[in-house]
Amino acid sequence: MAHETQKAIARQSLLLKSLPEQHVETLLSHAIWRSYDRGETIFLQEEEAKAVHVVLAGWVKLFRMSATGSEAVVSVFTRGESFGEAVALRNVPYPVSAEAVSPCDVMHIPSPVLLSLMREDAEIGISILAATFAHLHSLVAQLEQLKAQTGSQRVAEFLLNLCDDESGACDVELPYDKMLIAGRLGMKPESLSRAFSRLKPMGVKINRNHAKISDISALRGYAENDPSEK
Amino acid sequence: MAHETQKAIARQSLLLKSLPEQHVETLLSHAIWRSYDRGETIFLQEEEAKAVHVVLAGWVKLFRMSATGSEAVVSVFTRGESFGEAVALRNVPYPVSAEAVSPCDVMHIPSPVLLSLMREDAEIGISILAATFAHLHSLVAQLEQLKAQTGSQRVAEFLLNLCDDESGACDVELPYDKMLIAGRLGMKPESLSRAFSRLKPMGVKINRNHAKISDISALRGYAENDPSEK
DNA sequence: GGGGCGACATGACAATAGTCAAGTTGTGCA
DNA sequence: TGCACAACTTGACTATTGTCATGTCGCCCC
Repeated sequence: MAHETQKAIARQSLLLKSLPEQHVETLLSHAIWRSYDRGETIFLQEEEAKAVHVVLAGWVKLFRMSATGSEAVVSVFTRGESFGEAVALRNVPYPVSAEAVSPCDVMHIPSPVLLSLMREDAEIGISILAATFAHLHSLVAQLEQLKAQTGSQRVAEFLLNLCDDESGACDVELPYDKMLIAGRLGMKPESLSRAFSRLKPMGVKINRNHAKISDISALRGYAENDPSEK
Repeated sequence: MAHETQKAIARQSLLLKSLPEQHVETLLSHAIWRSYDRGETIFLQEEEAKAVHVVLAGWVKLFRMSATGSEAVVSVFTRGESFGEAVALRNVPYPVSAEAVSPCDVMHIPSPVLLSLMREDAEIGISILAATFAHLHSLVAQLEQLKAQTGSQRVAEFLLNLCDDESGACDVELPYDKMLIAGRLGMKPESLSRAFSRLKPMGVKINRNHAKISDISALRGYAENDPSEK
């Protein structure tokens, strides 16, 4: 990918987009640009954080390994999204590992650069808090889903989030493979398969990585209904 | 509670403890001090955040209500813990509601005070990020538990977190009632009851709000084992 | 002291998700 | 072209959890 294109994507990221031009230039000029292959590790849990990461292309997953090797996917990021803000600024170990799940380009902003800029201008702190709050919010939403919805309902919501429209019909591409979707939604691949089958009567057709939704409103109704009143 | 005692507790909070004395004084002098009864609402989801909250005594739960009225407990805070940092500084709506689950004292720091101080001294931003990161971390840990452990294992870990020792035996008090513990662990009260019974053979005795653990290491082993290899 | 109420425990049953095994399909590489 | 492998699907079975109903216990209040 052309470097100029990369910079343009970085400028649109939640982390940078509200910063004054001058600071953005400083950050971009000190950033490290790297490509990763599918399956490559970006950083490991317990490693000390030395940078903030901005995804420019491809998909990155954050996950935690339990003592016994089972993995829990915490989040999945793509173009324009950043992660590691709160950790990098405090020189503490990452609570999660990061891995490229597709070939991808990532920009790394070394934390000392960010820190020194932050002492100059408090706006930077606000921007970082904005990005961190977005993560906090998405974790809270995920927690709510896990605690209050069945597997099929979580799948339904996942599909709804891929749709742009509020109602009517819709065709979407599944953004990454089903094993990862299952992990992200806290279920096994087999359960995801079955959840898809259960959504068929609700007007959802899955073919490869392509999904056809015939009635968005109906699907939303299914996702939001209390499981007890079905 | 005496006001001086309250201030002493506030000073020890994660949010304030690493700030220079002068800033702490400013914040304390602008803070609002309030008491809440059990069941009283501190703020509601979707309400606009106008302050950061520090618990001085008692217990506060943060939770989300789904469209249908089922509630998902996101976290439970007590003395010295703070919440709402990232939200207050951005004037966005709270993603959760907060309610006192026991009589409690809470200090509110109006966000404008925090914001103006932050523009003076970037250290404040770092302190806020520290507190925010702690929340982020605890949410990630909770997500991992929900995705990778059975109910009984989560209960075991909950008990272990109440113990001070690393091994041997231990007696602990359950910090709040079982309905809330169940909510916090993402299960129904009935399931919590059964989880406790299942822990009996592992040397856990529950009597009212009192728990006796005969072998911490054994319990830890149970909590950390892959469910598949039982 | 005697309701009455809410928290908690327990049993029976249903729903949901995980496990194991077998089969299908698609992709990439020899 | 064809083999090998990984992703995915499906079925049968089991484990776990939720639901509903019932019963006990402790506590608050008159």
